[in-house]
Amino acid sequence: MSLRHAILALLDVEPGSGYDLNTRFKRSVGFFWHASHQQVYKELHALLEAGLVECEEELQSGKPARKVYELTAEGERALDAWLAEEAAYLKIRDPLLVKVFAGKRLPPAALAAELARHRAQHEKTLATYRELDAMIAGLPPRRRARYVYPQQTLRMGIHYEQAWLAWCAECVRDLGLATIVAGDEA
Amino acid sequence: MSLRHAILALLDVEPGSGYDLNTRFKRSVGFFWHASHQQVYKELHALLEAGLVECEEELQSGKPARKVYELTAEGERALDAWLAEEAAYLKIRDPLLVKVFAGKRLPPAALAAELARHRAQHEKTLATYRELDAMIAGLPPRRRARYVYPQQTLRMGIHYEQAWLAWCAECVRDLGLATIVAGDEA
DNA sequence: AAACGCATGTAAGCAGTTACATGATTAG
DNA sequence: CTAATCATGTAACTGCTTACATGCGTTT
Repeated sequence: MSLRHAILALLDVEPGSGYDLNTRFKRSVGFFWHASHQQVYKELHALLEAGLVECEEELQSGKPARKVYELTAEGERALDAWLAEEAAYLKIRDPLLVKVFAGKRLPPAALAAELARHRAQHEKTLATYRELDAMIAGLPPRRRARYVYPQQTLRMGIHYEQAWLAWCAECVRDLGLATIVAGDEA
Repeated sequence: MSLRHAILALLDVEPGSGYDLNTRFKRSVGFFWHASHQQVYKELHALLEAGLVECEEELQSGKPARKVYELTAEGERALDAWLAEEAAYLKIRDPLLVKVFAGKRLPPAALAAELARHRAQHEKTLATYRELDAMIAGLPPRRRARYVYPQQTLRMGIHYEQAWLAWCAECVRDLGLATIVAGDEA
């Protein structure tokens, strides 16, 4: 049930509409906690009904009204209460590992191709994380100070992607997939 | 929907009862895909109804009958079909990161304590992974060969835990929490 | 003319969690 | 006497996904 709290945390930084939250999600909390737009809207409704956020409609010409949400005092209390709890300790939970676990049933070329695909994705993600990290590092001190905590989550993202990349390389080596070209699959 | 496939993969290695699968889960796939016993039993029923597994009851005196499940030919086909699909690319999704993201609302000592707790858990998990890895490495070649694929998943576990530990240290340093003792929280 | 960005949702369904439930045997 | 191990489940609920739905304005 962290989506609720992720939203509270985002609204604590700055009020915004469902649409705003969705875009901001994509470039911050979304790196380590995915949310679909439907889920965000649904959660906002629930939060509104629970009195943790309040909503003001901004009418616009030609577009649907923007519903701007903001934390209430009760919302801040709820966020702090959640923050005071011990966060659960989680494990990886990635379907690729289930596949590798059963890897002996798979043609080596298929496994090699799959690992290459994932490696490419992790490399891409790593690159965007590093860009963002550099961007924050380049900010003037005052503004940079606002991002010290979010930046740490970005750093975990970097460690995480590096771990996957290191593993991919090791895996290709240890399973003897290095000489197999992805296109050999057929 | 990987639990279903994780179970198929485990049954492919060796048939077993729901109870067996639960224990084997804990010391293999469970490292990167958690399952509650209820969920395993439920999934086995679904698998049975779908004809992907078959079940033989072993009556025992004084204990409930062991229901031993085994893959059917159709089950093997389903497993192979799933293995042939591209595995989804997932991100971290860890509540601790949501907490750190909103870290400025938290007393530093509380954050320090939380990070220390997680560090300890990751260290413990890392130690068990390394033990298992060493155990596999110590096996005679014939038996070791059976574990080449599962061992790779264990290796990812090791990389993953190391990433968290490296991050924890960095985080404590960058947020200036090094001098704060966990007990200061009160 | 098509695609993309803005802006909001509903409905159905599934995977997974939490709580509840039973009961014998064995080890400390 | 208590706890753990063996062995199986049901029921209620929640969080999340997937598919469906609408409609204007701007860029290509």
